[in-house]
Amino acid sequence: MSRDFDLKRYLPYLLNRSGTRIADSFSVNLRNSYGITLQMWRVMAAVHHQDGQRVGELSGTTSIEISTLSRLLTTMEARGLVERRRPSRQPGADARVVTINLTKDGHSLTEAIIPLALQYEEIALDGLSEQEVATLKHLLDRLFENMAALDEEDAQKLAS
Amino acid sequence: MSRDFDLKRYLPYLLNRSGTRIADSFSVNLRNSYGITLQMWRVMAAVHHQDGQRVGELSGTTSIEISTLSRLLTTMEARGLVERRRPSRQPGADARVVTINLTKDGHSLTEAIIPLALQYEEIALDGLSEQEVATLKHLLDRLFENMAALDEEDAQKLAS
DNA sequence: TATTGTTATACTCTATAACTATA
DNA sequence: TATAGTTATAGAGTATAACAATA
Repeated sequence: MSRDFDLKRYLPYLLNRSGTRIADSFSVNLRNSYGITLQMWRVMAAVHHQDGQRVGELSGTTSIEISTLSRLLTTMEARGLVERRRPSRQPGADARVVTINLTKDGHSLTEAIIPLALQYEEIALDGLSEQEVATLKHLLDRLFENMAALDEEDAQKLAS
Repeated sequence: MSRDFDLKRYLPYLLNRSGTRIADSFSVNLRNSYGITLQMWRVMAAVHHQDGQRVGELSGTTSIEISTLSRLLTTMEARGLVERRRPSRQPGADARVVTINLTKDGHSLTEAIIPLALQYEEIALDGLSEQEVATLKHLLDRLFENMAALDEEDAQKLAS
Protein backbone atom coordinates (compact mmCIF):
# COMPACT_ATOMS: atom_id res chain seq x y z
CA MET A 1 0.00 0.00 0.00
CA SER A 2 1.28 3.41 -1.01
CA ARG A 3 2.40 5.52 1.94
CA ASP A 4 0.51 8.62 0.85
CA PHE A 5 -2.75 7.12 -0.34
CA ASP A 6 -5.08 5.92 2.37
CA LEU A 7 -8.41 4.91 0.85
CA LYS A 8 -10.21 5.08 4.17
CA ARG A 9 -9.35 8.79 4.42
CA TYR A 10 -9.76 9.61 0.75
CA LEU A 11 -12.48 12.19 0.31
CA PRO A 12 -14.06 11.01 -2.98
CA TYR A 13 -14.31 7.51 -1.51
CA LEU A 14 -15.98 8.75 1.68
CA LEU A 15 -18.33 10.94 -0.32
CA ASN A 16 -19.26 8.17 -2.73
CA ARG A 17 -19.99 5.53 -0.15
CA SER A 18 -22.15 7.70 2.11
CA GLY A 19 -23.95 9.17 -0.90
CA THR A 20 -24.72 5.83 -2.51
CA ARG A 21 -25.80 4.32 0.77
CA ILE A 22 -28.43 6.96 1.37
CA ALA A 23 -29.45 7.00 -2.28
CA ASP A 24 -29.82 3.21 -2.56
CA SER A 25 -31.95 2.89 0.53
CA PHE A 26 -34.17 5.85 -0.31
CA SER A 27 -34.45 4.65 -3.89
CA VAL A 28 -35.92 1.28 -2.85
CA ASN A 29 -38.37 3.02 -0.57
CA LEU A 30 -39.49 5.44 -3.30
CA ARG A 31 -40.10 2.61 -5.73
CA ASN A 32 -42.02 0.44 -3.28
CA SER A 33 -44.07 3.20 -1.69
CA TYR A 34 -44.63 5.63 -4.55
CA GLY A 35 -43.65 3.86 -7.76
CA ILE A 36 -41.14 6.50 -8.78
CA THR A 37 -37.39 6.45 -9.34
CA LEU A 38 -34.81 8.44 -7.41
CA GLN A 39 -34.14 10.59 -10.49
CA MET A 40 -37.84 11.46 -10.71
CA TRP A 41 -37.77 12.51 -7.07
CA ARG A 42 -34.75 14.70 -7.78
CA VAL A 43 -36.62 16.46 -10.56
CA MET A 44 -39.70 16.89 -8.38
CA ALA A 45 -37.71 18.24 -5.43
CA ALA A 46 -35.82 20.65 -7.67
CA VAL A 47 -38.95 21.98 -9.37
CA HIS A 48 -40.73 22.15 -6.02
CA HIS A 49 -37.85 24.28 -4.80
CA GLN A 50 -38.06 26.55 -7.83
CA ASP A 51 -40.91 26.35 -10.26
CA GLY A 52 -40.46 27.11 -13.94
CA GLN A 53 -36.79 26.19 -14.30
CA ARG A 54 -35.44 25.72 -17.81
CA VAL A 55 -34.37 22.23 -18.86
CA GLY A 56 -30.69 23.19 -18.84
CA GLU A 57 -30.97 24.79 -15.43
CA LEU A 58 -32.77 21.74 -14.09
CA SER A 59 -30.00 19.53 -15.40
CA GLY A 60 -27.62 21.52 -13.22
CA THR A 61 -29.71 21.44 -10.06
CA THR A 62 -30.47 17.72 -10.33
CA SER A 63 -27.03 16.62 -11.58
CA ILE A 64 -28.85 14.68 -14.30
CA GLU A 65 -27.23 14.67 -17.72
CA ILE A 66 -29.34 16.73 -20.14
CA SER A 67 -30.27 14.05 -22.68
CA THR A 68 -31.27 11.68 -19.87
CA LEU A 69 -33.29 14.49 -18.33
CA SER A 70 -35.10 15.33 -21.55
CA ARG A 71 -36.34 11.76 -21.89
CA LEU A 72 -37.10 11.50 -18.18
CA LEU A 73 -39.28 14.61 -18.50
CA THR A 74 -41.22 12.96 -21.32
CA THR A 75 -41.94 9.98 -19.04
CA MET A 76 -42.90 12.23 -16.14
CA GLU A 77 -45.10 14.36 -18.37
CA ALA A 78 -46.90 11.22 -19.56
CA ARG A 79 -47.46 10.27 -15.92
CA GLY A 80 -48.93 13.67 -15.20
CA LEU A 81 -46.23 14.81 -12.77
CA VAL A 82 -44.74 17.76 -14.64
CA GLU A 83 -45.52 19.90 -17.64
CA ARG A 84 -43.33 21.53 -20.24
CA ARG A 85 -44.09 25.11 -21.20
CA ARG A 86 -42.91 27.35 -24.00
CA PRO A 87 -42.86 30.73 -22.25
CA SER A 88 -45.53 32.51 -24.25
CA ARG A 89 -44.88 35.42 -26.53
CA GLN A 90 -43.87 37.92 -23.86
CA PRO A 91 -41.77 40.79 -25.06
CA GLY A 92 -38.15 39.69 -25.22
CA ALA A 93 -38.91 36.04 -24.43
CA ASP A 94 -36.57 33.41 -25.85
CA ALA A 95 -38.74 30.99 -27.78
CA ARG A 96 -36.14 28.21 -27.71
CA VAL A 97 -36.49 27.82 -23.97
CA VAL A 98 -38.72 25.20 -22.34
CA THR A 99 -39.66 25.62 -18.68
CA ILE A 100 -40.79 22.91 -16.30
CA ASN A 101 -43.61 23.08 -13.77
CA LEU A 102 -45.10 20.57 -11.36
CA THR A 103 -48.71 19.66 -12.09
CA LYS A 104 -51.19 19.68 -9.21
CA ASP A 105 -50.68 15.92 -8.84
CA GLY A 106 -46.92 16.29 -9.04
CA HIS A 107 -47.03 18.92 -6.33
CA SER A 108 -49.20 16.76 -4.04
CA LEU A 109 -46.95 13.75 -4.54
CA THR A 110 -43.87 15.83 -3.74
CA GLU A 111 -45.47 17.13 -0.54
CA ALA A 112 -46.40 13.56 0.37
CA ILE A 113 -42.81 12.36 -0.06
CA ILE A 114 -41.11 15.23 1.79
CA PRO A 115 -41.67 13.78 5.29
CA LEU A 116 -40.04 10.52 4.21
CA ALA A 117 -37.15 12.43 2.66
CA LEU A 118 -36.67 14.34 5.91
CA GLN A 119 -36.72 11.10 7.89
CA TYR A 120 -33.83 9.80 5.83
CA GLU A 121 -31.89 12.97 6.45
CA GLU A 122 -32.58 12.62 10.16
CA ILE A 123 -31.36 9.03 10.22
CA ALA A 124 -28.18 9.95 8.36
CA LEU A 125 -27.51 12.81 10.77
CA ASP A 126 -28.44 10.88 13.90
CA GLY A 127 -26.33 11.76 16.89
CA LEU A 128 -24.71 14.84 15.33
CA SER A 129 -24.98 18.19 17.07
CA GLU A 130 -26.65 21.20 15.45
CA GLN A 131 -23.21 22.67 15.08
CA GLU A 132 -21.81 19.59 13.38
CA VAL A 133 -24.73 19.45 10.96
CA ALA A 134 -24.25 23.09 10.04
CA THR A 135 -20.52 22.57 9.55
CA LEU A 136 -21.02 19.49 7.39
CA LYS A 137 -23.51 21.20 5.10
CA HIS A 138 -21.31 24.24 4.83
CA LEU A 139 -18.27 22.17 3.92
CA LEU A 140 -20.20 20.17 1.30
CA ASP A 141 -21.16 23.49 -0.26
CA ARG A 142 -17.50 24.46 -0.32
CA LEU A 143 -16.52 21.25 -2.10
CA PHE A 144 -19.12 21.89 -4.75
CA GLU A 145 -17.92 25.45 -5.30
CA ASN A 146 -14.30 24.37 -5.42
CA MET A 147 -15.06 21.81 -8.12
CA ALA A 148 -17.14 24.32 -10.06
CA ALA A 149 -14.07 26.53 -10.28
CA LEU A 150 -12.22 23.77 -12.12
CA ASP A 151 -13.09 23.96 -15.80
CA GLU A 152 -12.49 21.21 -18.32
CA GLU A 153 -9.41 22.83 -19.74
CA ASP A 154 -7.72 23.00 -16.33
CA ALA A 155 -8.78 19.45 -15.58
CA GLN A 156 -6.99 18.13 -18.67
CA LYS A 157 -3.78 19.77 -17.54
CA LEU A 158 -3.80 17.83 -14.29
CA ALA A 159 -2.72 14.57 -15.84
CA SER A 160 0.93 15.27 -16.44
CA MET B 1 -42.34 25.93 -1.30
CA SER B 2 -42.86 23.82 1.80
CA ARG B 3 -41.77 25.61 4.97
CA ASP B 4 -39.79 22.66 6.33
CA PHE B 5 -38.06 21.45 3.17
CA ASP B 6 -35.21 23.57 1.91
CA LEU B 7 -33.45 21.80 -0.95
CA LYS B 8 -30.36 23.97 -0.64
CA ARG B 9 -29.84 22.69 2.92
CA TYR B 10 -30.97 19.11 2.29
CA LEU B 11 -28.14 16.72 3.05
CA PRO B 12 -28.73 14.07 0.33
CA TYR B 13 -28.87 16.86 -2.25
CA LEU B 14 -25.62 18.43 -1.03
CA LEU B 15 -23.96 15.04 -0.92
CA ASN B 16 -25.11 14.04 -4.37
CA ARG B 17 -24.09 17.23 -6.13
CA SER B 18 -20.60 17.43 -4.66
CA GLY B 19 -20.06 13.71 -5.19
CA THR B 20 -21.17 13.70 -8.82
CA ARG B 21 -19.20 16.83 -9.60
CA ILE B 22 -15.94 15.30 -8.44
CA ALA B 23 -16.78 11.94 -9.99
CA ASP B 24 -17.73 13.36 -13.39
CA SER B 25 -14.61 15.46 -13.72
CA PHE B 26 -12.27 12.71 -12.54
CA SER B 27 -14.06 10.21 -14.76
CA VAL B 28 -13.37 12.22 -17.93
CA ASN B 29 -9.73 12.57 -16.94
CA LEU B 30 -9.35 8.83 -16.28
CA ARG B 31 -10.83 7.97 -19.65
CA ASN B 32 -8.73 10.46 -21.61
CA SER B 33 -5.46 9.88 -19.79
CA TYR B 34 -5.59 6.19 -18.90
CA GLY B 35 -8.44 4.65 -20.89
CA ILE B 36 -10.20 3.30 -17.82
CA THR B 37 -13.60 3.97 -16.28
CA LEU B 38 -14.27 5.39 -12.83
CA GLN B 39 -15.62 2.03 -11.68
CA MET B 40 -12.38 0.35 -12.74
CA TRP B 41 -10.43 2.90 -10.73
CA ARG B 42 -12.63 2.18 -7.72
CA VAL B 43 -11.85 -1.51 -7.98
CA MET B 44 -8.14 -0.83 -8.39
CA ALA B 45 -8.01 1.60 -5.45
CA ALA B 46 -9.91 -0.85 -3.24
CA VAL B 47 -7.69 -3.82 -4.11
CA HIS B 48 -4.60 -1.64 -3.80
CA HIS B 49 -5.79 -0.77 -0.30
CA GLN B 50 -6.36 -4.40 0.58
CA ASP B 51 -5.17 -7.19 -1.65
CA GLY B 52 -7.02 -10.48 -1.94
CA GLN B 53 -10.51 -9.26 -1.10
CA ARG B 54 -13.41 -11.55 -1.93
CA VAL B 55 -15.84 -10.47 -4.64
CA GLY B 56 -18.62 -9.82 -2.11
CA GLU B 57 -16.32 -7.80 0.13
CA LEU B 58 -15.11 -5.79 -2.85
CA SER B 59 -18.70 -5.02 -3.79
CA GLY B 60 -19.06 -3.46 -0.34
CA THR B 61 -15.88 -1.41 -0.44
CA THR B 62 -16.48 -0.10 -3.97
CA SER B 63 -20.26 0.40 -3.66
CA ILE B 64 -20.58 -1.48 -6.96
CA GLU B 65 -23.53 -3.86 -7.23
CA ILE B 66 -22.29 -7.44 -7.24
CA SER B 67 -23.47 -8.59 -10.66
CA THR B 68 -22.06 -5.43 -12.24
CA LEU B 69 -18.82 -6.06 -10.39
CA SER B 70 -18.55 -9.65 -11.53
CA ARG B 71 -18.74 -8.63 -15.18
CA LEU B 72 -16.47 -5.67 -14.62
CA LEU B 73 -13.88 -8.03 -13.15
CA THR B 74 -14.08 -10.17 -16.28
CA THR B 75 -13.31 -7.10 -18.39
CA MET B 76 -10.49 -6.04 -16.11
CA GLU B 77 -9.05 -9.54 -16.06
CA ALA B 78 -9.06 -9.58 -19.87
CA ARG B 79 -7.18 -6.27 -19.81
CA GLY B 80 -4.60 -7.71 -17.46
CA LEU B 81 -5.37 -5.42 -14.53
CA VAL B 82 -6.59 -7.93 -11.95
CA GLU B 83 -6.70 -11.67 -11.43
CA ARG B 84 -9.25 -13.94 -9.83
CA ARG B 85 -7.98 -16.64 -7.50
CA ARG B 86 -9.56 -19.68 -5.96
CA PRO B 87 -7.76 -19.81 -2.61
CA SER B 88 -5.91 -23.08 -3.03
CA ARG B 89 -6.61 -26.19 -1.01
CA GLN B 90 -5.45 -24.86 2.31
CA PRO B 91 -6.85 -26.62 5.35
CA GLY B 92 -10.30 -25.20 6.10
CA ALA B 93 -10.44 -23.05 2.98
CA ASP B 94 -13.85 -22.28 1.45
CA ALA B 95 -13.70 -23.35 -2.17
CA ARG B 96 -16.66 -21.19 -3.19
CA VAL B 97 -14.77 -18.01 -2.54
CA VAL B 98 -12.94 -16.07 -5.24
CA THR B 99 -10.35 -13.48 -4.24
CA ILE B 100 -9.11 -10.56 -6.30
CA ASN B 101 -5.54 -9.38 -6.72
CA LEU B 102 -3.92 -6.64 -8.76
CA THR B 103 -1.54 -7.89 -11.43
CA LYS B 104 1.87 -6.25 -11.71
CA ASP B 105 0.50 -4.02 -14.48
CA GLY B 106 -2.61 -3.24 -12.46
CA HIS B 107 -0.46 -2.25 -9.53
CA SER B 108 1.75 0.01 -11.63
CA LEU B 109 -1.25 1.68 -13.22
CA THR B 110 -2.80 2.29 -9.82
CA GLU B 111 0.41 3.85 -8.54
CA ALA B 112 0.53 6.01 -11.65
CA ILE B 113 -3.01 7.29 -11.09
CA ILE B 114 -2.71 7.99 -7.36
CA PRO B 115 -1.03 11.41 -7.78
CA LEU B 116 -3.87 12.53 -10.05
CA ALA B 117 -6.44 11.22 -7.57
CA LEU B 118 -4.75 13.14 -4.78
CA GLN B 119 -4.75 16.31 -6.89
CA TYR B 120 -8.52 16.06 -7.25
CA GLU B 121 -8.90 15.68 -3.52
CA GLU B 122 -6.69 18.71 -3.01
CA ILE B 123 -8.74 20.81 -5.41
CA ALA B 124 -11.98 19.77 -3.72
CA LEU B 125 -10.57 20.64 -0.30
CA ASP B 126 -8.90 23.87 -1.39
CA GLY B 127 -9.01 26.58 1.25
CA LEU B 128 -10.16 24.31 4.08
CA SER B 129 -8.14 24.10 7.27
CA GLU B 130 -6.61 20.84 8.50
CA GLN B 131 -9.21 20.86 11.22
CA GLU B 132 -12.10 21.32 8.79
CA VAL B 133 -10.84 18.50 6.58
CA ALA B 134 -10.57 16.15 9.55
CA THR B 135 -14.06 17.10 10.71
CA LEU B 136 -15.56 16.62 7.27
CA LYS B 137 -14.05 13.18 6.84
CA HIS B 138 -15.09 12.16 10.31
CA LEU B 139 -18.67 13.29 9.72
CA LEU B 140 -18.88 11.48 6.38
CA ASP B 141 -17.82 8.34 8.22
CA ARG B 142 -20.60 8.93 10.72
CA LEU B 143 -23.21 9.26 7.96
CA PHE B 144 -22.09 5.98 6.49
CA GLU B 145 -22.28 4.20 9.83
CA ASN B 146 -25.69 5.70 10.57
CA MET B 147 -27.08 4.42 7.28
CA ALA B 148 -25.50 1.01 7.83
CA ALA B 149 -27.50 0.70 11.04
CA LEU B 150 -30.72 1.03 9.04
CA ASP B 151 -31.63 -2.38 7.69
CA GLU B 152 -34.14 -3.00 4.94
CA GLU B 153 -36.90 -4.00 7.30
CA ASP B 154 -36.66 -0.75 9.25
CA ALA B 155 -36.48 1.20 6.01
CA GLN B 156 -39.79 -0.21 4.82
CA LYS B 157 -41.48 0.93 8.01
CA LEU B 158 -40.50 4.54 7.36
CA ALA B 159 -43.10 5.09 4.68
CA SER B 160 -46.21 5.35 6.81
C1' DT C 1 -22.84 30.77 -36.42
C1' DA C 2 -24.17 29.76 -31.67
C1' DT C 3 -27.62 28.07 -28.40
C1' DT C 4 -31.83 25.37 -26.43
C1' DG C 5 -33.77 21.41 -26.30
C1' DT C 6 -34.95 16.73 -28.52
C1' DT C 7 -33.80 12.37 -30.48
C1' DA C 8 -30.85 8.25 -31.93
C1' DT C 9 -27.31 4.97 -31.02
C1' DA C 10 -24.25 2.35 -28.49
C1' DC C 11 -22.52 1.45 -24.13
C1' DT C 12 -22.48 1.05 -19.02
C1' DC C 13 -24.86 0.16 -14.70
C1' DT C 14 -28.64 -1.82 -11.99
C1' DA C 15 -32.32 -5.12 -10.52
C1' DT C 16 -33.94 -9.60 -10.52
C1' DA C 17 -33.70 -14.11 -10.88
C1' DA C 18 -31.85 -18.44 -12.47
C1' DC C 19 -27.82 -21.14 -12.27
C1' DT C 20 -23.20 -23.72 -10.54
C1' DA C 21 -20.47 -25.25 -7.11
C1' DT C 22 -19.76 -25.66 -2.94
C1' DA C 23 -21.00 -25.74 2.38
C1' DT D 1 -31.02 -25.58 2.60
C1' DA D 2 -27.95 -21.75 2.48
C1' DT D 3 -24.04 -19.18 0.53
C1' DA D 4 -20.36 -17.33 -3.07
C1' DG D 5 -20.06 -16.13 -7.28
C1' DT D 6 -21.51 -16.09 -12.37
C1' DT D 7 -24.64 -15.27 -16.05
C1' DA D 8 -28.94 -13.67 -18.56
C1' DT D 9 -32.36 -10.29 -19.43
C1' DA D 10 -34.67 -6.11 -19.21
C1' DG D 11 -34.74 -1.48 -17.73
C1' DA D 12 -32.36 2.96 -16.46
C1' DG D 13 -28.55 6.18 -17.08
C1' DT D 14 -24.60 8.18 -19.80
C1' DA D 15 -21.83 9.79 -23.87
C1' DT D 16 -21.79 11.44 -28.36
C1' DA D 17 -23.45 13.33 -32.11
C1' DA D 18 -26.99 14.76 -35.28
C1' DC D 19 -31.02 17.54 -35.64
C1' DA D 20 -34.85 21.41 -35.53
C1' DA D 21 -36.01 25.77 -34.10
C1' DT D 22 -34.55 30.07 -32.77
C1' DA D 23 -31.15 33.73 -31.66
